[in-house]
Amino acid sequence: MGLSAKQQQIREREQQIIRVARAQVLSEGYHGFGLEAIAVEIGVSRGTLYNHFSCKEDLILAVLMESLELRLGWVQRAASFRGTSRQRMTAILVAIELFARIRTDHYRIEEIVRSGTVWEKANSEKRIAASHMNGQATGIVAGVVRDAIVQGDLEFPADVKPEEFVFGVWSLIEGGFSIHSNSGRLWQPMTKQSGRILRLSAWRLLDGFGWKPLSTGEEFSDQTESILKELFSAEFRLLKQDW
Amino acid sequence: MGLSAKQQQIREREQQIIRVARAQVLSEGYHGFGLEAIAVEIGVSRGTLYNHFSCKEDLILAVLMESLELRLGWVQRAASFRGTSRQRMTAILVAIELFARIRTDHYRIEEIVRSGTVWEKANSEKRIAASHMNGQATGIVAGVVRDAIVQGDLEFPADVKPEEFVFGVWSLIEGGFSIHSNSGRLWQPMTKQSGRILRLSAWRLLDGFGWKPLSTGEEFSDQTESILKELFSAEFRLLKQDW
Amino acid sequence: MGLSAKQQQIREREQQIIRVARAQVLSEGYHGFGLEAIAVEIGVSRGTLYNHFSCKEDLILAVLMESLELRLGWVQRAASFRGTSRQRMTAILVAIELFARIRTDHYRIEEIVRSGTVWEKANSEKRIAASHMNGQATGIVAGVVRDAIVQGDLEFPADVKPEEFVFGVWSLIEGGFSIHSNSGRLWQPMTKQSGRILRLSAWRLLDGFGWKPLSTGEEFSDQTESILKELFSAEFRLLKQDW
Amino acid sequence: MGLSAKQQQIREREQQIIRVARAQVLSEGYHGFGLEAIAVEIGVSRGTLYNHFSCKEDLILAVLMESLELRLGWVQRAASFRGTSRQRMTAILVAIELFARIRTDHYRIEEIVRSGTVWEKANSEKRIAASHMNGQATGIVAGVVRDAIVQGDLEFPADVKPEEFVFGVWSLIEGGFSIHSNSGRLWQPMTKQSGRILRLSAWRLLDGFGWKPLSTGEEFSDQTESILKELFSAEFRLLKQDW
DNA sequence: AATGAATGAGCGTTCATTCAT
DNA sequence: GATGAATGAACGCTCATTCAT
Repeated sequence: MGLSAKQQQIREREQQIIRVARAQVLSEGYHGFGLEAIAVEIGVSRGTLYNHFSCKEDLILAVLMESLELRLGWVQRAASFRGTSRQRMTAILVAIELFARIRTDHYRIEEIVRSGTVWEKANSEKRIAASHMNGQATGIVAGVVRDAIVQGDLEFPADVKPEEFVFGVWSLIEGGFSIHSNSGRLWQPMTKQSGRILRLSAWRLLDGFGWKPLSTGEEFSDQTESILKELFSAEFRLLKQDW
Repeated sequence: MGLSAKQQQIREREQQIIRVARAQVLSEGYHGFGLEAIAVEIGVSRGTLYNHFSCKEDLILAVLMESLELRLGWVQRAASFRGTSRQRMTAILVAIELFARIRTDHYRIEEIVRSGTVWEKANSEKRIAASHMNGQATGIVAGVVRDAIVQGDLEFPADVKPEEFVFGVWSLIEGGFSIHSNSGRLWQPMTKQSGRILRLSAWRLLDGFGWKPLSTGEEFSDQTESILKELFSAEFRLLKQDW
Repeated sequence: MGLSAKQQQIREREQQIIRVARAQVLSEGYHGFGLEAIAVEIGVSRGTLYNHFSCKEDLILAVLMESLELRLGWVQRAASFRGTSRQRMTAILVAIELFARIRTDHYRIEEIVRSGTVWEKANSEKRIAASHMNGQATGIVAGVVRDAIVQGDLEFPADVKPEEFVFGVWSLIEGGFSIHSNSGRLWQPMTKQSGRILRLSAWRLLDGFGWKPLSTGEEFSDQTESILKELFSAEFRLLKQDW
Repeated sequence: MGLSAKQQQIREREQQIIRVARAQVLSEGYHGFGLEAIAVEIGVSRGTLYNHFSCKEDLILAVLMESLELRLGWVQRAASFRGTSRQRMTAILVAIELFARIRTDHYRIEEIVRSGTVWEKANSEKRIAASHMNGQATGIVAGVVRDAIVQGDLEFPADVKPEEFVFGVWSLIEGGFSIHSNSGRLWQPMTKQSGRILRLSAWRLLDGFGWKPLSTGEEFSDQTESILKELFSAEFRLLKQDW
């Protein structure tokens, strides 16, 4: 269809806008997120942006949405890892950490979404979509936890729901990265290898909940690396720093 | 002294400005942090603010500083808890979580500091002071970890430093709260009782590292509560939600 | 061309801004040069000004530039006067004086440029252009002096360069006007006919340097008038006061 | 009288204020003329300044007044030089130029007085006093011209008044210095030795009007120097650049 | 007489948004 | 659909002036 070709074109332009917008946020932070800068970078006028997004906030949410989609894909891939329940959980931890480290921009966007009037101003359907997308990711992880329980690898206190457990693990990884990314400012560089200690902590957290097979030493290092290479070799190459 | 009375007054006004500034950030987010809004709220002119702070960024850092000071005090109090090393660590976890939950504004301020040109523009001496204040808090926690090792309650992998361990635990608590405080926005309320699962996760993380005495069940709940009542009863009352 | 029409419109607006800006300076002095006042006078918003000039200083320099361009044109016209070298020099004196008297605003602008941080803040290419434009005018005058020497109408002390001689004459005319334009303020009106005495002084200065043909009496009055009518009749009519 | 001692003290403070104010203008230009900077430099509060001057403009005018007084003194001294009428006139030229070169601040002040609303806002009696002080100086010079005519050294066209002649000469010197002081900005440095060419031009202007004894060559250089040493040796030493 | 915190109008500048073309 | 000039409210900041102490 001729129309379809045109729609395709529009779609491409939208994604170009999103891509450039994300790059701006990443390099300039909140204050770099100006429509003029984005328009210039793309080579269109500011007015054109409004043919694609009804306001600035809608654009921000579109950027966020893309991140969430991407992350969901990674989590899905990780959850499908063929192995023990503990290995699948490990794969998810690897996915989240890798995402956090490669997609620094994602945090910037989240900050913006949180810090301003974004959520209020943006199109409500986009808001719901974003919430849903995020919920899917956590749901998948909770599914792995349930599998572990079913398979007898994990025994939970009666009053702890899988979603809650996910919340704890996820907090550890994301919180760690969040602190790390602040290092240059408020925090003295806590550790040069914050990734390693974060992975170790997550691994020991699984132990703490009795997720079998319990760790016997430093094997987490080998396991995460092998999962990384199997599932995310391409993405891993994008990572400039050490793992 | 007459002089002292006047200085007292000035001091009070400064703290009033800081207080109102924080309140604005809390209620309005990044965009609430405008000098006009703060001035109007206090009932003074914008010019007056400049008699107390040389620029906007200096004010932001003053707000942050107050938070950091307060948190440091809580951490110090917790580290002085009389009990086993594990109890002292637990006390610290309680302190951090309580602070995070009472001082939501603190996160907002940190976001602002991170997201803009604050760090560059602000008075360098204030920047250093803030860094130092933050470093003190983490240092105290690392001290408790070292005590545990010395006392034989904790045995570490050779290549993990106490500061790194602290980094992991701190990440869990702060990350958890950070996600929680976003609930209304991006995340569906993960759990009504995010605090409880966070405390449980932290507790199990200690187990995972073999910090003795290992937990045998749900006793963490009793322990944190008793510490809370002993050390932070007054502060606890400020907490509107359930513990 | 449609494009040209639009560009024409933009160009016109720019010149409108410059025109109004100059008028404000003329009527209100330094403090008339505020963007708000200019915008209101034109009937646009302050923001609009920034679509045409990147900062206040750029606008100031644009105003100055227009003056310098105009003056250069007059000097060029005068230097092309067909007559003896002394007549050509006289024509230049007439041009400078006429410019000074018609373009009072020019002095105000120069004051502003000198008194503030204009030169530092403005676009460097505009600064260079202004310098160059000014240099061209003095260069033309020096050329006339050289012609006079070549033609044997003028004999110089060995150590005086034409440019230096120009400096002296120019000083007399501009300094005279500068004092005159201050009359209403600090100086009592020195003379109702400051122009005439200035012209006479300049004329006698030429005599003092032996520029032939030497004056024999009051013929300078006739000569300047005839030059005025031949070269600057249109501009002369703009002059409200007597010559 | 005890009162007198106190008044003396007040007077001294006023002069201190004036002195500092002038220094600020000299070093910082128009924008350096802020009450805060002046107050800090003196070591008093801004409020105190208002016990001595009713508004900023009054202070500016007081600064100007001091300059005018000083210059008048120099002109008087020069007019009393014992020698021919031409030598006395030369002495005055030397005085004006020296003043212009040493008292750069004077021009800055005049600019400020001219450029703003100073004249309107300032106390009217101060305005009149300043005008009067300025008139006295020109009157003295006109007196020397009259002496020259009486003594037969100078013959004037019937329709030129001594005051007008003074206006021409004065214009040359002050205009020259004015252009010179702009060198670094709009004008290319016209000449390294603008003083010398200015003096030569003034000297030749006297020749042009037939003021005897006419110059025969470069003797103006010797004459101005000897006058300078005789009348203004102390002041000359303040001059950093070459004469 | 001296203080200096408070004032408040004013400044130059930015930027998301609109709309005539 | 794309443009980009115009908008106008908001921003951070300055500073001459006032006035309670």
